[in-house]
Amino acid sequence: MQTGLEPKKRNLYEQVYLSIKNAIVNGEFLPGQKLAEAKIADQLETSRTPVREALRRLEREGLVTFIPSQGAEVTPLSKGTMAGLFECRAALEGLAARKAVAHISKEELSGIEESLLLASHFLEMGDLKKVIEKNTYFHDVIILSSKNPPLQQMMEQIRTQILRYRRINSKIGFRSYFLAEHKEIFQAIVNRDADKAEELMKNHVLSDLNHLLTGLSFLD
Amino acid sequence: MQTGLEPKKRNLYEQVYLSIKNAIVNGEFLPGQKLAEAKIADQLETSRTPVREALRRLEREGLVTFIPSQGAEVTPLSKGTMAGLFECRAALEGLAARKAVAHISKEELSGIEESLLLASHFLEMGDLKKVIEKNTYFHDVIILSSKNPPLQQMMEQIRTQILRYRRINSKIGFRSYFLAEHKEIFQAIVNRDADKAEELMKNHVLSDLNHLLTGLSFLD
DNA sequence: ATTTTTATAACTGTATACAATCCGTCATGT
DNA sequence: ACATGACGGATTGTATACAGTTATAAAAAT
Repeated sequence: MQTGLEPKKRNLYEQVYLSIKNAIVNGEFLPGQKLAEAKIADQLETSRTPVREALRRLEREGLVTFIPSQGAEVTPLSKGTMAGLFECRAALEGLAARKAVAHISKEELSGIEESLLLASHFLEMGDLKKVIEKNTYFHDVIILSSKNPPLQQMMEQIRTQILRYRRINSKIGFRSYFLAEHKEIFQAIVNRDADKAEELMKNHVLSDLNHLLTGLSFLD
Repeated sequence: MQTGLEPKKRNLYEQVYLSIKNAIVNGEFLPGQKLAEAKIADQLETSRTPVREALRRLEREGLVTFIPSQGAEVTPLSKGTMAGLFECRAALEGLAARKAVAHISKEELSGIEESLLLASHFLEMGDLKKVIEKNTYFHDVIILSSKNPPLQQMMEQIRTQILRYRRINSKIGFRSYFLAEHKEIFQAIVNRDADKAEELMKNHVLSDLNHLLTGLSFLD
C-alpha cells in the first residue's frame, strides 16, 4: 500500500521481510508466538500477500515455523538446536578457513590484519560495539574468501539463527581470548597451513558455543 | 481448484511443489529455463498463488532462482557450484559420522549392517537400482543418528541439489569401491572411533565428487 | 458439575482482479 | 543504417474476495 506521501518503495515484500526478521531477532516477537497474517499486514499497512511471502522466506531461514492449516509461529529456542547450529557452524566455518588458505586475496588479508588491530584498539577503549563489529568482519571475510557460494548461503542462515541466542543473553561479555584466537587463525592462513586454520577455527567456534551455553541455563 | 470428481486433496501447494521439483530434478524443466507462474498454474490446473508459494520454497532449496521483477528460473548448473555443494556435504556428513559414533542406537547399527549385506548381494546380482537404494539408506541412517536437526535439514537441501548433477550423467556407473568404503566407515562407528569415522566419511564424499567430475566435462 | 454438541468467529488456503514493471517492437529522427 | 524513444503485450507484484478449516465458547444433555 502506497499513500503517495512516503518515498516510493519497490520490493514491498522485502521491507516486510526485514521488519518481521528484526522483530524476531530483537525479541519483540517472542519464541512460540503465533504470527497471524492479517494482524501483521495491518500493522505494516499492507496486504496479506507480501506478509505470506515474507513468512515463507523466514521459514527458510529457520526463524519461523509453519504448522499446516494453523499458520506460522516464531520458532522456539532450545539448547539442543543451538548446539546443533554451532556444530554445523564449526564444520562449515572450519571448511571456510581451509578454503580461504587457497583462495584469499592480498586485499582480503590486509583487511583482516587491519580489523584485528582496530579490534585490539577498541577493546582497550572499552568500545564493545565496535569490537563486535570487527569480530563479525573477521568471520565475514573468511567466509567470503572461501569462494564457495553454497557455503556462504548456509552460513548466512546459520548466523541469523545463532543471533537470536546471542541476543537473549547479551549480558554475557565476550571471552577475553577470542581476539587471540582470531590472530592465531589469521597467522595459520598467512602461513598457508590449511589443516591448522581449519582446526583452530573449529575450536574457536566450539569454544564460543561453550561460553554461550553457560549463560543459557534457563533454556530447554 | 477442485473439480469434485478427484479425491479431495489438502495442501494443494504441496502437490504443486512436488510436481515442479520432480520436473526440475528429472530434467523436464531445463537449467536456466524461465518459469512463468501463469503458465505453470494453467498446466497444473490451479491458480498462481500456490505456484508462487511452491516456487519460493524451491528457491529455498536452491532449485529455483528468483530475479526481481522478472520471476523465477530453474537454477543453472555449474561445476563450481557442484564442487561447493560436495565440499559442504563432506564437512557436514563428516560431522554426522562423528556424532553418530556417540548417538547411534543398536537398531540403527544393525539396520546399516543388514543394508551393507544386501547391497553386496544386489551388486553381485547386478541390480543397480537396489544397490543405489541401499547406498542411500546408509547415508540416511548416519545423518539421522547424528541427532542434530539443523544438520539434517541442511543435508536434505544439499542432497536434492546434488541429485540434479547425478541425473545429468547417469551414464556413469558408480565406483566399485564405494561399498568397501561404506564398510570401513561402519567399522569405525562400531569401534567408536569418531576421528576415523569423520575422516573416512569426508574422503568418501570427496571421492564421490571426483568421480562425478570426470563425467561432467561438458559443464561450465 | 461435567461432558457433548453446536454455532460462530477467526484464520488459513486458494482464486482472481488490479497495478506496476519490464521487454520487445516498431516508428521516428538523425 | 543506426540510435532513440514511444507504444503494447506479457508478466510480476499487490490487494482483495471467497471458500474451507480450525479453534472457541456458549448451550444443551447427561
